[in-house]
Amino acid sequence: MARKPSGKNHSGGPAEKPEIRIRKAADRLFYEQGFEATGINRVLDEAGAHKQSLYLHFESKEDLGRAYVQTRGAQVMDLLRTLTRKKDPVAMVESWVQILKRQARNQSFYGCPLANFSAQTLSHGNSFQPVLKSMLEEWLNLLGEYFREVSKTGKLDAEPEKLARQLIMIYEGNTQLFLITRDTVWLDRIALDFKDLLAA
Amino acid sequence: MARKPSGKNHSGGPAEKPEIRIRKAADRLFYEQGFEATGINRVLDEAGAHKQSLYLHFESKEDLGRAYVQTRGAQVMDLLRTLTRKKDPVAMVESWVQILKRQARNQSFYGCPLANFSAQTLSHGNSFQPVLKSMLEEWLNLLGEYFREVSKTGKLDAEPEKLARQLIMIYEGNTQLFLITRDTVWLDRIALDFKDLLAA
DNA sequence: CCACAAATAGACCAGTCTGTCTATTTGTGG
DNA sequence: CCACAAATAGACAGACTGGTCTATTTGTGG
Repeated sequence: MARKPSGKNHSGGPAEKPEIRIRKAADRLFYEQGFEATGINRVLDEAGAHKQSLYLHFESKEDLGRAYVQTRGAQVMDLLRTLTRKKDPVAMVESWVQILKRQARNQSFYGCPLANFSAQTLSHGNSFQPVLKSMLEEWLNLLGEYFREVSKTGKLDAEPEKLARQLIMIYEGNTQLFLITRDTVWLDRIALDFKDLLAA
Repeated sequence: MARKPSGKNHSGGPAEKPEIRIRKAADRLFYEQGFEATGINRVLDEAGAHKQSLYLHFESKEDLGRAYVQTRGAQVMDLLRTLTRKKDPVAMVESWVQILKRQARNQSFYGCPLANFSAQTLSHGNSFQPVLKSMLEEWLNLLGEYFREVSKTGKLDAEPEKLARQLIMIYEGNTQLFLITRDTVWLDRIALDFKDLLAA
């Protein structure tokens, strides 16, 4: 089970540098197991990297945690940028739900990474709050701009920022309820609740 | 800082039994620090109890975790039973928000205990899922009955169960966003979003 | 080809983790 | 007052934690 650091990594890619392998291992393990439940040695083992390589690029485990939050936040940003190419908000949210449901079927969806990380690092005080808050604001800004653009075509009456806020709220809420129950019907409800909202 | 087990406990109460002190310490620490971040030694220290007393009443730390989920779930049930004495749903939710905001000001609100616990125990597979799911269902049933009762007076047109589900969703979503940002405006939005929903 | 940084090797630290063991003490009901 | 359970005492285990230390090896740009 021990990974040979020489040669290629397990993804078959072109032999990434240790820092990247560490980031990728943390990205997966912190998300799937949780930040507190994942030891640094486990990350290094999966990355096939040495401990010194970690502390060469990161100050501490907390520092790696901050990098993790940024990575996951950026991944969602990329996804939202793709999704918002659809000009119909309902179709856009429905695509989102389909993606989440597919991930859930693959056992690779475990809720919102930001929300989970917040709950997992309560004992760290507010040391992660700045980066968490800034990633969330990026999401809200992107969706706000999207709804502002869409509303120009005259299809929406609600304020774009409010709509963005409420869509994220619906995502967070139903996602947490999915995590509690592991029932994907809660993911479908992201789209259903959003449609209810538009009808208001 | 070490607690003398003899005599009264720190709450000044009438010298509870070790099992109860352990339950209370776990209730506070698991909620405020998180399950994985809290060692049993810390719980026992705060409870002023001996480790053998823990394993006399609980099989394992996981077992104590299940007891914690039931306790927290029941606390919310008690709160909801009180709140639902108000026959106006909007007033009921607004009271709820006031309570959450007061707890937040006291630095004693850290989001939904069920949602947080789910995120904190990802590495435990599904071993907590049954108890989590059953507590959530109690919440939904109580609110469902409440809305069914209220709708008899003819003030609501939506299905009571759906309303219950959506209220919990709004609670979970805004609560998580409060946890990420630590901004109590998200708690106010529980009531605002609920009102939007009723207008639909 | 050499210098320098990146990476690895691998031991080491002090502390913590959950859980178990053998005993002794305390409190209470019959 | 005795028996029995609850509680405490306190050591112990084996694994793991995040992090540091002194080296040596590898890879690469000038």
